[in-house]
Amino acid sequence: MEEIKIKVKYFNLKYTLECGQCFRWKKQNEFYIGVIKDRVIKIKQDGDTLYVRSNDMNNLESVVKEYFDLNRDYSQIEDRISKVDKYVEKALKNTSGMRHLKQDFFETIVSYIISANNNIPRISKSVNEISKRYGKEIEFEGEKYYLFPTPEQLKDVTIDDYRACGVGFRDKYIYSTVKKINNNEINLDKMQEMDTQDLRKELLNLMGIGPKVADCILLFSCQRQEVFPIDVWVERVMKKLYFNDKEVSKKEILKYACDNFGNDAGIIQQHLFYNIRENMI
DNA sequence: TGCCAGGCCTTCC
DNA sequence: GGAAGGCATGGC
Repeated sequence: MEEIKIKVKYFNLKYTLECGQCFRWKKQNEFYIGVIKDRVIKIKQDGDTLYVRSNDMNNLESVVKEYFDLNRDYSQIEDRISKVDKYVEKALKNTSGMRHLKQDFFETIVSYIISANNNIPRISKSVNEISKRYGKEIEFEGEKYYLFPTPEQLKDVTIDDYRACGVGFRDKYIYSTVKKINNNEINLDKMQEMDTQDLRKELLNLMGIGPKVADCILLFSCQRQEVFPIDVWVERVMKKLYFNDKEVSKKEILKYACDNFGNDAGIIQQHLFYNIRENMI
């Protein structure tokens, strides 16, 4: 069995893959199995060491490091946000080592369109179904896996086809976005080079992408960690911790986050989100 | 059965 | 610009 080892600091594989930012990783014993770019990855963590296997060992270390954001020094980031306030400090203690992934831009766009008014198991099911139907099949250690399809691979897929993947009323949103990409009305490569506010505006022009979904894409694919997506869970935890459970608008919550969390808002958001979902805060 | 799920779109004011 | 209602589908 060919395998590489990667030494890590301030990194927790479980928190990173189970905090709700990604939908396709599966746990199998002590390993997580998923897809990065065009290869299947099998990965586990033991202390400060990652053990990684793949159907394609070429350049594997740099692919893994980029995806898990391992080239960034999180000691400084964690040190900084632990000083924000007592709630953030406590949340961070529970989920230290959680990082934001650099997920594929197109897959993240489609996945988060599907996430609107949905639940995580069903989002996973839909994304897996789209991959299985339209993505490239890869065999690894006797099992079959599927890459998320490219826009090109989806060019003939109809609204009804998406509906059959279980995406519900979001079918037409995905269809519309894929069509815009294939008609060159938008260019995904150029978008990723834009500054955060321009990129956000561009995303908001797409059907099915509102403020929350746009911010999730910015955070979980584009590494723009200053954004602060507000969903029902974040709304809940922010009201509880900072507004004494009284009714406040999302605008007020956003202002609080902006004023108090600054450029680390996205990272803090994810720690608070994971903590309240796991009932740790 | 009715309510909720990592919201967004449309309509209306 | 902001509020209200509708929306697919599955789990509880």
